[in-house]
Amino acid sequence: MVQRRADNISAKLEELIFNGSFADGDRLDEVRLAAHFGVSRTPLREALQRLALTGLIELIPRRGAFVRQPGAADLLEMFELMAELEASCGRLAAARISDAALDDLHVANVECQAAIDAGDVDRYYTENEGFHRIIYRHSGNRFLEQEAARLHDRLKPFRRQQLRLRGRMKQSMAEHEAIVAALVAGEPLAAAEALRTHVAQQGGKFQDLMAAVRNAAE
Amino acid sequence: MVQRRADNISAKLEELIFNGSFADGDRLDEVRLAAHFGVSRTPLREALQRLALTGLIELIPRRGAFVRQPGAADLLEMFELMAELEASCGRLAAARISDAALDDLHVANVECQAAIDAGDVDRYYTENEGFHRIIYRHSGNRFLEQEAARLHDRLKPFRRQQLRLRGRMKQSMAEHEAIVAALVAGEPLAAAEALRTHVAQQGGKFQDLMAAVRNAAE
DNA sequence: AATAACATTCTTGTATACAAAGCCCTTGAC
DNA sequence: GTCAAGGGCTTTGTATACAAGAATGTTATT
Repeated sequence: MVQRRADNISAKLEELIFNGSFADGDRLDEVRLAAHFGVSRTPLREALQRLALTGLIELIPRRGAFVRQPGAADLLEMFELMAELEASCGRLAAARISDAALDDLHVANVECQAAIDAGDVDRYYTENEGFHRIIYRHSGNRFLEQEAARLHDRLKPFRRQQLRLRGRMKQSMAEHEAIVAALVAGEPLAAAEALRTHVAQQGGKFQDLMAAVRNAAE
Repeated sequence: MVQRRADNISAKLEELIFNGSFADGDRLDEVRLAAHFGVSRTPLREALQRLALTGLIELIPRRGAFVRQPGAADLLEMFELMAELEASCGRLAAARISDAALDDLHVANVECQAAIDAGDVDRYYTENEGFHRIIYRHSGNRFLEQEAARLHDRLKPFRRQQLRLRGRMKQSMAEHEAIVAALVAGEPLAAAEALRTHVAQQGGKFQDLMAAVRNAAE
C-alpha cells in the first residue's frame, strides 16, 4: 500500500521546517532531499509545490526552493490574523454552538486546569488546542474552521514557547473562562472580543515574541 | 524564456474551472489535458497539486483529479467568510488607513457611480473590485490582505452575477458610502459592520444565490 | 439469465533520462 | 591586481519509460 509518497513527504518536510531544522533562506536541494526520503525527484517536487503554496518555502524558477521562516513582522501579522479569525469563530459560534459542545468546552477547561496544577506545559498545550478547535468547529463554517486550523498549526511552535512564560498559563486559563461565559450567554460581540484579546495576548508582546522566535529556531 | 509551465497551466486550469468549463465531479484526464496544453504529464501534475490545495479539485489517490464546484451550502459559507474577512480588514483599516488612500476610495466610488449612470455592469464590477482591494491593502496586514484577495477572486463569477440583479448596483453604491464614512471617522466597529453587511448582502439571499450558481455554470 | 472470477486495458504514481538555464571557476586582458 | 568573458559543472524543468492499482469487459459456471 505504498501510494502517494508526496503526501508523506510534504508532511514530513513541513514538520522539519516547523521544527526549525532549516534556517531562513536555506536552499532545499532536490536530489539530496530525494535521497534522504528514499524517493526520486518527481514526488519530492510535487511536495515542494504544495509547501510553496502555503508559504513555507519560496520556489524561484530555475533557482530552487528556499525556506521562508517568518520574521518578527510576519509573526505579528500572523497572530493578528489569527485573532481576527478566532474572533469570527466566536462571533458565529455564539449563535450556533450546541449545549453538548459547551459541555465539551467546559471539560477541556477542566483538563487545562489540571494540566496547570500539574505544571505540565505539553499537556496544557494539547488541551488548549482542543478547546480552540471546538470553537472553530462550531463556527458552523467549514471554510473558516479550515483557515483557522491551518493558521493555528502554522503558529504552533511559537505559541508553545509563549506558554512557558511566567504566569501565562494561568492567565490563559482565566481568558478561557471568559470565552466560555460569553458563548454560554450567546453574546456574539462578547465572545468575539474575548477570543480576540485572548489570541492577541500571544502575539502582542514584542519582546516575548522575539524570544519565542529565537527559541523556536533553537 | 519558456520556464515554469506549471505556473501557466495552473492559472489557465483555474480559469477554466472558474469559467464553469467543467461540471462538479468531472474527472480531469491527465494525458488529455497534457495534450491540450501541449506539455507532458509532469508539469501538468504539478499544476494539479496546487489546484488541489486551494480546493478547486480533489485528488483521490490512484483515481484521479475531480473538479469540485462549490454547491449552495459551500457558497453561503464562502460568502460568510468573505464578510468576516472584509469586516476585519475594515476594523483594522479604520485605524491605519492613510488620507491618500481615503481619497483613492472616494475616487473609486465616483467611478462606481459613473458606471451605474452608464449602466455598465462590467465597469462597475472592476471599480468595485478596486474599492475593496484598497481596503484589503490598508488593513496593514499582508496575510489578511492575501486571504481576502484570494477568496475575492474565488467568488468572482458568483458576485458578478449578483450585480445584474435589479437595483443591486445602486444599493451596493450606498453601502460603499457608509463604509467610507466609517473609515473617515476612524471608527473600527462601524467600518467592520458596514463591510460585513455589505458583503453579506451578496451571499445572503438564497434564491438569488442559486440563480447566480446556475448562471455562472452557464 | 445472472453472477463471480479472471484477464485485459487504462490510468495514475514513480523513476530515470535528457535539455536548458544558472553558477562558479579559470583564464586572459587591461 | 582587478575585472570581465568564457567554458564546464551543477541543478532545475520537462519528457518519457516503467510499474502497479483500478476499471471494465468477458467468459464460464450455476
